[in-house]
Amino acid sequence: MRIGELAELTGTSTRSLRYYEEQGLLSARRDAKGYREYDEADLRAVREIRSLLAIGFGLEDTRPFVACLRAGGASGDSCPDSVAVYRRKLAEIDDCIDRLQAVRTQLARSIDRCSGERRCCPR
Amino acid sequence: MRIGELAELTGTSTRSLRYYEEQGLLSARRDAKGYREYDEADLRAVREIRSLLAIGFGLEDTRPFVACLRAGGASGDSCPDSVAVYRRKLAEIDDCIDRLQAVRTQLARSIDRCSGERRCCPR
DNA sequence: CCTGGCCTTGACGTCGGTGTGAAGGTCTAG
DNA sequence: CTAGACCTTCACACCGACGTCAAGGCCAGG
Repeated sequence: MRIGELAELTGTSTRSLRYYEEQGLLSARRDAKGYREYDEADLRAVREIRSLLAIGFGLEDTRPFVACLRAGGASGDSCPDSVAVYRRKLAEIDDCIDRLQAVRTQLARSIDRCSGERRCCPR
Repeated sequence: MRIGELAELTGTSTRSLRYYEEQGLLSARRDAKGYREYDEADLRAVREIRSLLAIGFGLEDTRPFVACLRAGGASGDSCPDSVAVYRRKLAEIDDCIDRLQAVRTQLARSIDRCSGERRCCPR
């Protein structure tokens, strides 16, 4: 299939697909006219990339998943490198949640304090 | 005081202070040499800005807090507009935490599944 | 022949909060 | 006189994942 079709099938844009290729995540064959030609493996790769991006992964993080698929993995996360990224991301997310929780607590306290005190909104 | 001193007192850079001014958060008087001249009120304002930025607020979000201080508020959050931002931010943070929790759960499941199955890392 | 729909490459714009550097003015100490 | 420590404005660089436009090739249908 060509780039427009792949974009539509994966709910993305041709710009993004070219960008993924530029970043070395995709490698398309070319037909006689110089058009990019994709197959089912590429379709799976792009779907993998999109689902990872959707949950907050960076493009770099998707690399091992795509490599895993290309190496014949049943799914993108069927390889140790992918699982390593999972673990790293999990740790990052935990950190992020912790920080947000701390801020949340502080914020909630500030709001409570403000609505509890008359002095909070002078004039 | 001048910009270098204010920057040092607030743990920021002269560049940032000029940027805050450019964004209309600060307004400095000028001395005969054209140098910016700051007072205690400015110091408080910058401290307010920095502490809000530090917990993930955008510069725009700090605007009501600075205005509140300038209007004579005991603290930057002593005004209804500031509290409104608090509430909005709290909601945003809650959304963010929820999304992260969902991703975290999904991720943890993926890791469990992968380490549980032998088939997970073929070859 | 012309229109329109697909494709190509190349390159600039976006967002926010800075870092960094150029090119210059002003003052002080040695 | 000079070095250096302040200050000024202007303006480009950064990050990431694209959007968007320009300028052009290729092909089918009317």
